[in-house]
Order: sequence, then C-alpha cells, then structure tokens
Amino acid sequence: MSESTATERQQVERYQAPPTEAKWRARWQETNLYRVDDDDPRPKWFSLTMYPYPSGILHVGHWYAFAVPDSFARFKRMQGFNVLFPMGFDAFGLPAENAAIKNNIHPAPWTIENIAQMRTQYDLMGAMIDWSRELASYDPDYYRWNQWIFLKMVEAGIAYRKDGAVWWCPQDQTVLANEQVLDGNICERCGSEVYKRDLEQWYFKITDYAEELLTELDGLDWPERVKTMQRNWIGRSTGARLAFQLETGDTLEVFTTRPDTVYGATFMVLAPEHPLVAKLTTDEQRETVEAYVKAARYKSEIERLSTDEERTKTGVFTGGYAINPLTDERIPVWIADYVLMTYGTGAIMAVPSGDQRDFEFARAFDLPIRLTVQPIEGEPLDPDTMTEAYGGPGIVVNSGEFNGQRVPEAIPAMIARLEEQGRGKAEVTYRLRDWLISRQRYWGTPIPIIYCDSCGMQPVPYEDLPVLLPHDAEFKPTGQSPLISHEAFLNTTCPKCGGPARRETDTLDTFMDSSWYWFRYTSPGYDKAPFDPEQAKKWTPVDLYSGGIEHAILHLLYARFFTKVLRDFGLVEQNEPFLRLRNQGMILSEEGTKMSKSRGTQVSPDELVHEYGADALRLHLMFLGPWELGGPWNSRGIVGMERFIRRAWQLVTEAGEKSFDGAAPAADLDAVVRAMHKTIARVTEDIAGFHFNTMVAGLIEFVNELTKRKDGPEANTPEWRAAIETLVLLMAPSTPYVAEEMWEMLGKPYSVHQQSWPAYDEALTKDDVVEIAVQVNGKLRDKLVLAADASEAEALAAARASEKVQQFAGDATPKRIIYVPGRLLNIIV
RNA sequence: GCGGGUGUGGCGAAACGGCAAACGCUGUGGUCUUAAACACCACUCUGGGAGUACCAGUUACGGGUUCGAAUCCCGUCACCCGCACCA
Repeated sequence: MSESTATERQQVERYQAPPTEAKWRARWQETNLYRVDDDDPRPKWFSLTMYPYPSGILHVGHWYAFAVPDSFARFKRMQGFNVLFPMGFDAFGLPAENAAIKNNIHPAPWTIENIAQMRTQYDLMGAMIDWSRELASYDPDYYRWNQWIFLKMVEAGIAYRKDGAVWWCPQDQTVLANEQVLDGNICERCGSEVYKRDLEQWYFKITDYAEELLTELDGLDWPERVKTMQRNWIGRSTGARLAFQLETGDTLEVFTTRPDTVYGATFMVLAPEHPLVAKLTTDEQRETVEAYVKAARYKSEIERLSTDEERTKTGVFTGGYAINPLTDERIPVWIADYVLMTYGTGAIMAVPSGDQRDFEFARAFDLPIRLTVQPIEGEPLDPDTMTEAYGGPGIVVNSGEFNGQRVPEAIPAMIARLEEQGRGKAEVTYRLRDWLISRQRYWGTPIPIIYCDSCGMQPVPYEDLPVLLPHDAEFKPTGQSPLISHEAFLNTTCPKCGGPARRETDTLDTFMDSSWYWFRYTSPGYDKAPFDPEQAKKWTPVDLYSGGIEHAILHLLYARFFTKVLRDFGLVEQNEPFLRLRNQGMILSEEGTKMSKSRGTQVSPDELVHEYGADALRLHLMFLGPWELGGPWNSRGIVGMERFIRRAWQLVTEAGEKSFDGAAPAADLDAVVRAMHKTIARVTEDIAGFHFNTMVAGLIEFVNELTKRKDGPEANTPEWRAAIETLVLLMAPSTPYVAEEMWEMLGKPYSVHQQSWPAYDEALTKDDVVEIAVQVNGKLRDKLVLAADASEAEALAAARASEKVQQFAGDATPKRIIYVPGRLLNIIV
C-alpha cells in the first residue's frame, strides 16, 4: 500500500460512482426494494410530486423537482412510515400533438417513447419509485375514468353545456378556460393573442364550490403566496344586489359593494352586450348605440380593461332612464365598455363621488356628481372641485334618513330598507367563473356524449366506456374538432332509441386528467371505479405535495374542486386533497435565464451523472440554496459534493479494516459522540423542515470532523464505529447509492434503505464545555471557555480574571450584568 | 395603484434578538509528483498594522426600540412575483 503510486491510489482507493450506482440500481430492481405494500401495518405517508409532462428528456430542473422530494420520502420511510411516492405521466395534451404534426408521426408513439426514456432517467437518479403503480393519462384504462367521472358530473348537474362567448386561441385552434388566459388575452400554452367567439361548450360548475374553495384555504399548510393567488382568483366580494325599475317596465339588477352610496347613484351603466340594451335604447339614440356595441365587440379585453394612463372612458347614452330605488329619482342609463358582461350582472349603478371609474366617466360626459360620504378628518369635499372619487371612511350625507351614520352602519341599514321594499338584498359575488372543459383538439379524452336527432343529448352508457380515441384520425388543426372528420368515430347509434346518432367530437381539457390522478395511484388496476374507495381512504389525503409555483391556480384549484365533487359522490371523505404543499424554485441556466431546449441552455443530468455520480448531483442541487428559491445552475460547485462523498467513503473504507476494541482519552471520545448526536439532530430537523442545503452542510461538517480525527486513538473505539454507521444512515436519503455501498462495506445487512432513522440524545447534542463571548458595553472583548452550566457568578469571576476585560471594564462595580448561559456575558459599566 | 417577497464576502449561501459570514465553490500559497491531474494543508469581508498579535469598521440606505439588531418597528431606494376598470 505504501508503495502504491498516485495513479494506483486513484484507481484502487477512489470511490467510483458509475459502476457502484449501476450495481445497486440492478439490485434494487431485482429485490423490488421500492415496492409499496398496501397491507403494511405501519402508519402511511403519501408524498407526491406533480406528475410531469412526457416531453422526452429530463433536465436538471426535473431532478431538482423530483430528487429532493425523493430524499424526503426516503427519510420518512426510515422514520418508520409506509411511504407511497408514486410516479406517472401527464401524457395527453398539445405538445405531443404539435410535435406529432411537426414530425409527421402519431402522438402515441412519440409519447410512449418519451415515457420510456424518462423512466430510465428516473431510475438513473435512483428514485424510490414503485413502477408497478405508474399511470399515464393517455392510457384508455386511465381516461375511461375521466369519462366515468364526467358522466357522474352530468348526472349531478355539475357538467353542463352552455352557449356563450369563449376564449379562442387561433394558434392552438381551440377554446381555453379563463384560467388559461394570461394578461387579459394571451394563451397560457403558446403565447398567442386569443379572442372571444360565441360557441356552445361544456362547463364544470366550479362556481358552486367557490365559497368552500375559499374558506378551506385557511386550514392548509401551503405557501402563503399560493393561497393569496387562489383567494384573488376566486375574488369574493360582499355587497348587495339592487333592482332599478326601468321606464320600459323592465327591472335592471346591479351588484354593488357599496350599497350605502345608492343616494349618490346619478346614472347607470350597462355592458354593451347587456340583453336590455336593445330594448332600452330610444330611436334617436339607436344608431349611435349600435355602432358602439359593434365596436366594443371587436375590442380585445386587454384594451377594454387596460389601465394605461392614457385610457379614456368611452360610452354612449341609450336614451333610457331608470328609477333610483331609494330616492325615486329618474337617472339616465348609459352603456360603456368599462362595464363587463361577465362580472356581477353586467350592469352597475354609477356613483361618481365614490368610485374612481364612475368619477372619470362623469367628468368625461358631464354627468352630475353627488357626495354621499364626507370624510371625518381633513377638508370637507365639494363635488364641484374634487379631483378624484373618495372611497374612504366617513359620515353619510345627502342620504335622507341615513344621514349622520358611519359607513359600516349605513351598509346594513340601507340593505334592510331595500329588502323591506323588495328592491334589493345582500349578496356575495365571485370573480371565479365556471370551468370550460371542452377542447377542439385530438390528443385528449373523448367526451362520452351522443347526440340523437330524436332523443337529443344522451350520455354514453357506463358499460360502453371507454369511448376510445381512434388512432387513425386526421389530427391537423382546422378549427374544428379533428374527430368530426372521422366517420367511424362520429357515426354511432343512439343508446336510447337505437337510431342513427353522432358522437360528441370535442375532447376534455387535459387539466381534468390531473385533477384526480393521485387517487388512481392508490389502486392502479382497479376496474369498478376510478379508484378503490378503501385504498383511497387508506392513503389519501396526500401528506406532502410538491411542484412548481406555475400551478398555483390552475391545477391546484381544479384538483381541490374535484376532491370536493368526489366527496359529494361519496367516493372519498376528505374535503381537501393536499394537506401540505411545497413549491420548489426554478433552476435557471448558468446565465440566469430560463432553461430552454431551443436555445440550448438546458443542462443535461446524464453527463453529470456519468462524471460525478447521481448522488453528487443530488447533493449539489440540494446544496445550491433554499429549495423554494431555485436559482441559476452552477456547474463548478458539484466537485465539492464529489469530494465530500469521497471523504465519507474513505472513512468507511478505513473503518472496515479496524477492530474497534481500542481505548481513547475521554475528551476525544466525548467529542466524537457529541458530534454524532449533534449531526443526527441537525440532519433530522433540517430534512423535516425542508432545509436541505443546511442538512448537507451538517453532513459535511460531521465528515470533516471525523476526517480530522481518523488517525487518532478514538478511531479504534466502538464509539467511532457507531459514528461511522450513523453517518451512513444519515446519508442514505440524500445519497442512496453510495450509502448502500458503504452499508455493505460495514458488513451490515441489505438494505440501508430499510433501516431505522438514528435517534439522538438531546443532552448529547450540546457541549458541556462552551466558549462564550464576553462583551463590555455590548462590544466583544474576549472569549472564555466555561462549563455550559456555569453560573453567572462563575462566569463573571472568570471574566474578571481576563486582562482584556479588565482593560475595558476596570474595577468599578458593573451597572448591569447580562448573562446568557452558553452564549455570552455582557458587562455594562 | 393594491398585495406578497427579497436585498449579507469574488460567487451560492448560513446565522432561536446574543461571537456576522457556518458549509461549499472560486482564487492565492504550499505538500506530494520528473511534470501534471487527483488528494491533502494554510490563507481568502474592508481599512490600519510586518503580522495567523491587536485595533476599527461592515449585513441596500436613513432613523428608532434594546444592555445587545442581518434579525423587531418606521421611512427611503432597488429588484422579483401575483392581482388589477371585478362594480
């Protein structure tokens, strides 16, 4: 050994990751190490990461999203839980279809190939996946349950058809849900400008669950910003619905959050699309109104809702009048595009003194402004001179019997009066709209509905499911559903009368696939329902869900909605699907930009695994910083993790040659034992709290401490052996391969991943002799080594003996002493 | 405009209101080597100082609370994210 050259040393003694990792990967597969047993009596733990889109190749971002939760799941397993940590693929959707169109191959083989490739890469990572539970949403055994749930929702009235203006993406040639439209008119998928079309489409009544979706956010252990985003999206407003009589005899309903300002309503505004516009418009005004309505239709929502400083209010007078329900005044009715048909009732009472938009409109068209709230402090407002609306607190004025009340009192009082008169009632509205779920695309779940000329719309009978997606369809986008041109699919018989009928040719939004998929993992082969309620009861709700922040609204809101619907169907008992949610940050390219396949800024893990090993890559990703933060990829730091693994491996190698029957000075032994207990405590707490970066630092410090001592007498003691074994156990979740190898080198039974997580003794996590800081007047002057439980008097006496302290504190009696045992002594003179 | 977050060495970062910069990277010097790679050791916030002695300063900026502030409070600036004519 002493004769060996440096080259030999490198070959013989250095840890070789690739062959070792290959060896254990094979062994884990042979022994089914990651098979999950439903009947395991230990308490369950369901860890889930959002199933990925099968785009082909994993980049380091996928690793970051999966390997870190994988380590957490391994940790839970060692802690004695029966852990379910499954994997599947979100396999339907536009990218497959678009790639297929581009390369002129079918989406199915493209998807299957990508999934196979990704499966291999997850195995390379050493992921703790039970592949027997894998699911893929393009599989008829999966999507038949989409169809099953859909039919149940039709029966329950939750799924329904509606004609109306919907978002249309000209690039993707399909309609979109509101949630899929960004910045007013941008397609979430492809970034194209989208616009509204009138189409009859399928919807899910998510609005029925708006209140529950909102209130139950409070009890979830989710990042606050995700909860805030969902609250904003649901957009609850409390106020009142008021009925204004029109001179045509119709009733015009409006929603307002400020019913207390009704005396200040000096005009009304309808959305241009409002159904009463035509009836209300007088003959003199008809031409102007019709021109305005027509123009508004062509304006994109972004223009209508834009808050650019230059924006000016536009609108026209209809010629009609309404009666104010409290003042009985006659007020003009206008139309303007700042009022949206899709919110509230599509009409407002305009109170220019209290609402900035109404104020601007009134100034622009010289409409009257009447003050109804006078601020308590500052100059009284004057409607003739005020430059902006006042929406703050104050005293009600110009409002008849309500004068003198404060706003919070006036609101219920006025609602009560309106209710008495049958002219209004308290109401809550939401910004959330129903979920549009039909898509005019090919690669998705066929909607199981049949249209018969004599019997009308008929659900496909449950026993006829699945309605298979035909593979030989022409799927190039034409703006019509591709399936419409597939005669064999389209033409069918009516399940009721047996006569000729047509199938629904739209497919379901692929967000439906991901709205319940985790239930399927609990009973993957089940063929009587989407999942076995018994198994779902055992495993769900998910204890820890992880994924990207980009799903804060879409997927997470839909998944919550589905859980509540499935609960109402009696399939599950829980109200919420995911008890704890953690979002990983995004891994950017080394330059700090988004990793992109097309720009070549993606970092491939495969080469890194080949060079440094999967364990080193995993550690490196963990060590980059807080997991929720993400950040730019750094290709240099990974060597540090490789060095750390090598040092740990070296310690185990040397330990394998020893007998551990030696003795060592008590102080050295104590240091080893305390370092071990401290590290167990630190690693345990850090993993539990998702602080993987500091967890890795803790492991490194422990290895460095042991490395420093490995040639001392303490390295031949049973305590040393215990420290080495503990090190391997602590490394097992985050470096599964090398830990397995080291465990074997120590002569321990397979597998390290089936061992119990080490326990620590709280008393041994603290040193009994500590260095404390001594301050004089808050400034650090010296450091003293004291017993951890030293009394204040002892500490002070020791400080008195210090020259440096003497120099600054003198002999005078201190004014005050602050002593924090184990930390510091502050002497105030 | 509203809401949320962030700001610490050359870089990624750490720090229950208690010794700022743990841990890693980079860099510099050294040991080993014919040479290199690997590995190992030392140093690596700023200024003063011959110095690994010692002194002073330092957590975007300005105040405050406190014996003591990166941490708590107020204000300013910068950047990031979400919402936004939602009645």
